[in-house]
Order: sequence, then C-alpha cells, then structure tokens
Amino acid sequence: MDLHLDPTSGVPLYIQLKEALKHAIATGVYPPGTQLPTVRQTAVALRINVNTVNRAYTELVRENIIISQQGRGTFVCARPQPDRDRQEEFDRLVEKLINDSYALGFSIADIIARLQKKISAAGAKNQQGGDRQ
Amino acid sequence: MDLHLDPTSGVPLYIQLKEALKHAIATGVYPPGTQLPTVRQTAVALRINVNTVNRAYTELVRENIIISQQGRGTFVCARPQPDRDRQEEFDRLVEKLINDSYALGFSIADIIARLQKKISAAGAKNQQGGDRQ
Amino acid sequence: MDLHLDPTSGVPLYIQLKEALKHAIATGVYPPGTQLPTVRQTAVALRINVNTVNRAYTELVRENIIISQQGRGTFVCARPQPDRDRQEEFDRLVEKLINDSYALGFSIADIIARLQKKISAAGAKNQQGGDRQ
Amino acid sequence: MDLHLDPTSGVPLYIQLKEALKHAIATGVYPPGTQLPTVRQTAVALRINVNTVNRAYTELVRENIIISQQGRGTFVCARPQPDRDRQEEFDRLVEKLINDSYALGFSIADIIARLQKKISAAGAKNQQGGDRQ
DNA sequence: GTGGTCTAGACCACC
DNA sequence: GTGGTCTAGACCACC
Repeated sequence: MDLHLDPTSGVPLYIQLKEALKHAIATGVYPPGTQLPTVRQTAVALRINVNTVNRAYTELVRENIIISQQGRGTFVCARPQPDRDRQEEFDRLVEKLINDSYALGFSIADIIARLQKKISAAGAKNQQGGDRQ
Repeated sequence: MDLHLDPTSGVPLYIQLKEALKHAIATGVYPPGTQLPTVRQTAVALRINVNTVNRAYTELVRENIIISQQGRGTFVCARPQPDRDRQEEFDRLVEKLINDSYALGFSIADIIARLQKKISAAGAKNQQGGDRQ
Repeated sequence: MDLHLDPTSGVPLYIQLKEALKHAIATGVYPPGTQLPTVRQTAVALRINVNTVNRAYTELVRENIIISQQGRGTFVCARPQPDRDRQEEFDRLVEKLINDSYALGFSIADIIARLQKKISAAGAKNQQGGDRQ
Repeated sequence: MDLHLDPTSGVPLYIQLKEALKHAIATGVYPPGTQLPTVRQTAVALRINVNTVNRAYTELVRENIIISQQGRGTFVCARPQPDRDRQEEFDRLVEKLINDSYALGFSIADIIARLQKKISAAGAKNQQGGDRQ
C-alpha cells in the first residue's frame, strides 16, 4: 500500500483512494487474484478512517474491479476474457484516443511514449516500493 | 497522388484511401496548408468513383485533419502546438483509456501493441511507390 | 480577489491562479476592460510570491485574455467580435458538447442546468464576494 | 416513421432525417433497444433514396445513438447511467466549453441561447403529424 | 473551376 | 431478409 493521499486537495479521500487503487490495479501493481490489504490495514497505513477505506472498496466492488468475500478478504477480480465484442469496443477506444490526441497535437508515438512511462512507473512501484509518479 | 488501392483486399476503398492520406499527412508528404488533389483528380488518378473519394475526404474533414472549402479546394489543417493545457488534457485521455481498457480485459501492453500495429499498417500501405505529390 | 489557492494540492500555484482568473473572467466577475489587481496586490492578498502571480499573469497575456500595459496596469481584454468564422467554430463546439454529453448520459437540458448554476455561482461571487463554488 | 422532410429548405435531406430521428429517440418515440425501420422502408416511406437514408443512419451510428447490425437491422443504443465518474467528466466538458467559447467571444448566456435553439428546432421539426412508429 | 448532395441501381457480406 | 459499399451521372452552391 505504497501511496499517499492529500487530505487538503479538495478531492474526497475515498475518491483519491479509489482512483489510486484503480490505477495500481490497471498497471499491474495488483494483478488479478491478489488479495488487497484489509480495510483496517489500509486505514492504519494511510491514517484515515475505516469508513473512508470501506467506501472506496465498496465502489470498486460495485465496478467489478475487486471482490470482497466475507471472512476471507478482498481480491482483485479476474479481468473479462476479451471476446469479439470487447475487442471491437477496445479498438474503438484506441481509435478515439488516436484522433483526440491528434487534435491536441500528439502523435501515436507520443501516446506510446506516455504509456511506456506509465508501465515503468508502475514497475518501479512494484519493485522498490517507491511512489514517485 | 502516388498510392494504389487494392479493391480485392476486403477493406473498403474509401477507408484505404482515408488511411493512406492520413499517413501521407502525418509523415509530411502533405504539410499543413497544402492543397490536396481535387476529388475529381484523385478519382481519375486512382480509377475510382468521385463519390468514393468524397467519402474518404469527408471523413478526414470530420476528423479535423483536412478542411474542404466549397469552390476552392481541400487543404491540410494546421495542428495545434501542444501547450501545457493540451498536455494535461492528453494525460487525462491516456489515463482514461488505461482504465477503460482494463475494464474490457486489456492491459497497457495490449494498447501499445494495438498502436504499433496502427503505425506499421499505415506505413505498409504507402511503401510501394515513393510519395511525391 | 476573492479566491483561495491550495498549496498542498500538487497543482502548481500559478496554474491554480491562472485557472481561477480565467474562470472569473469567463463568468463575468471581471468584465472586459476591468483592471485586475496589480501583481503585488495579488501576491499579498493570496500570500504567495510575486513571481508566482507574474507567471500566471504572463500566461494569460500570452493567451490574449488579459493585457499588461507597463506603468498602467493589467486589464481584461475585449473579447473578439464574433464574426462568421468564430460563430461557426462556436456552433461546432456546442454541437460537440451535446454529443459528448449525450454519450455520458446527459441531455441538453442537463447542460443548460449546469450552465445556469455556473452563472448564479458567478453572480453570487460578484455580489457578496463569496467563493463557494 | 411519421415525419416529413422539406426538400426545398436548403438543409440537406440526410441532415433533416438525422435530426428528426435524433429528436424522436431523445423524446422516447424510439426507446433504447427498439429496431428502427430498415433503410429501405424509410426510403420508401419518405420517398427519398436509400443512400440518403443510409447516410443519416451512418452518422447516427457514428454518434453512438443507434447501432447497425449487418443482416439484422438498426437499433437504438442504450444510454449509460450517469454515475459519479461521468458526472465529473461532464463537468469538465462544460467548464472547457465555457473557456473555449469565451475565447471566441461568446458568453455562457450565448451558449444557453444556442442550446435552447437546438431544443426548439428539434421540437418544431416533429410537431406536425404525431409520432407513432 | 471547386466541393456537397442526391438519385438509381448494382453487388456484396452477414443473418 | 438486413446493412455496407461502390459506381455513374446529375445538379447545386460557392469561388
């Protein structure tokens, strides 16, 4: 649980936590099947209230990103098997990003560079537990 | 207009043309401000129908890559200089794509693979027969 | 100068200030021609460094939103006279917002409601000097 | 398909049709999931060419309002339920439009006026001749 | 001259 | 059956 929240930023803590977890999961810091720290562990580690953590977890459960099993813990969900529909949706998303980026003055190469930076940032987090972005 | 389309490839002609033009513009064959060949010139050169050319051009207009001026011609749009605001917007877009892709079962590596395929696909299309206007 | 910045949010102060001023100007808190507080007044009022204010002002000058006249002060620029080109661009922007909003599940009526809230919020700021959003 | 187009209005037929369908969908004449009349049925009913209908349908597909399934038909898309994320995204979009419009010389009031015109324009088009399918 | 729209009619892929 | 693509050819608006 190598992340820190900013209680003064105006963004609710549970949303900050939710987004941070989402990002950590999406970038592979927590692979599917991994058990997340318990609500109480997280609350202690981040020095925030248990209810705040709970709210973040609950929303992620609702979004099918993690699953809570009473008495066992909370786990990262298996990601859906990319079927044809999902593949098409994915292609559409990528296509859209390319076009939107183009409109902002960025090329496909720029997108790739940005993504690779994300990966290496996430990798660093995994290995050394640093949390610099 | 040094490109040829493959009517047997299964890919619609207007899409082949659109992608070829996109690539030509992205690689500087047609710099910003350049006038493209007229729809009729292009149709004759590629031995396809004016409507098919029109369709390709219209889609590029919709994507803000070229601009058609009735009675004058079709021109390559200038791309904006990526300033700080655009950079932030761009980062947000990429971040969002990562999350959305995750929900569909795709990783950052998948996105990069898809993007690289886009680049090489565009390149392959134009490889035979230089690219002088 | 009824706004406060959050030095702990991670967003650079000069950007926070720039955005806050932009919003104030766009919503009519500072109409065209209005003189803005001097750089030093602003620095003192917000308890930030003169250089920080300067940077925010400089960027707004570069974006043609305000103009600095040496020895006189800084003023909100007259907005461009909406000519036919700008009108078309404006229509395109509105059209795009409608479509993007639709995709997110919001109707035209929702957009109008949001905008009217913005106006009344700005109005409140003008009259009573509150800065609640 | 109880609408009529005006071929003398100067507005292209495919746009008239597109807007009429958009309005019909937005007002619930065609709820999500409904199959639209086939392009050929519509062409016959409105006495216009199949290609013209196709063009209107294609644009609505591009805008994610309807979806065409080759061999099956054309259906009204479900709209997403606006959750918190979408709400935030929506707010950002509106905020951005305000700033961009300002740069073009338009105020929030101008935007609202434009939007209200959109609503009434869409309404006027369908007012004669009820709207049973 | 330029692009924009529309028609008539064909053939295809997918169901 | 359905939508998707393409052609040939026309007429228009704008320059």
